[in-house]
Amino acid sequence: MVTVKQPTPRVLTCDDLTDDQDQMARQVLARTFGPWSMWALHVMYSEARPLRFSRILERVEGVSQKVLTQTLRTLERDGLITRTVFAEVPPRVEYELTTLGRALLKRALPVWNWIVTQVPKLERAREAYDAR
Amino acid sequence: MVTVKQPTPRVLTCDDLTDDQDQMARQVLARTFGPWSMWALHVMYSEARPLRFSRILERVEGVSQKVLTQTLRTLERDGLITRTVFAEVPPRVEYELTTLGRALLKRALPVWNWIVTQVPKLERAREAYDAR
DNA sequence: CCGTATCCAAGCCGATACTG
DNA sequence: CAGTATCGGCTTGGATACGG
Repeated sequence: MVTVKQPTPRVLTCDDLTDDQDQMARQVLARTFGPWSMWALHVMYSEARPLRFSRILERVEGVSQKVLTQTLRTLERDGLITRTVFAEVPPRVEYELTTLGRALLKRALPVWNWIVTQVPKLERAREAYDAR
Repeated sequence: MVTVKQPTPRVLTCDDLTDDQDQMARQVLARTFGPWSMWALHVMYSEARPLRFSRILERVEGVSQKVLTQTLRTLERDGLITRTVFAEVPPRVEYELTTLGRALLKRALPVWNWIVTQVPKLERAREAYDAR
């Protein structure tokens, strides 16, 4: 078997992915755009500085402590945020977007801002569907 | 009570939304970027013509009939696709993106294409996390 | 302060069988 | 062909109590 030299470092497209890689890409996007993740990331993005757990918990209204913990852990595992523990009393934990996380948010926020402008349309579509 | 005339049709921003509207916007995005929804929408977007249920089922590998049915119903309820039933034997059902759905996909696909290029980084981040 | 552990209820998903 | 109906296992999330 002969190894063929790659002429240029090809840009990855959808079809270049293995099934595992494809699944990872889809799941990271799915998690990022999940209601709690999106909200938490948005908070971190607009603050643009390290945030304590309790600050995030305050701003992401309606999320429970348990679910926020899980959400942030997953975002950390996906490489979108960092989690820094300070050995103090009382303990302090700070979260911040990584470069990758900021890059993703930069691309996701236009979609968010656009969907916000479409809310009236979404409401009308929902009503029309439910009326049948 | 006096009706105040709106000077200009304001562009909606995040803060103009009621809690219900905010929740609808977040949930529609969350659903759209869900792994199955994203895949199904992508298939419809690239075909750019009405697709039968079974065609979509073939292309969205790994999804069960039940879950695909649910997924498509939700997308229809969100106003992103249309569902047309033909009174034939055997029955035929066709799905197609709405204008709103196409507009959303047009904005979502760049994010998808970008995340695909970041898969190596995602894999490294995951490995680093799991190694601790 | 920032979690983890535990219990419990609700909902999701696959498999299977059946219908217009 | 494109569903609906049903059942059972599994995951998920809230509430609460406790720990470093």
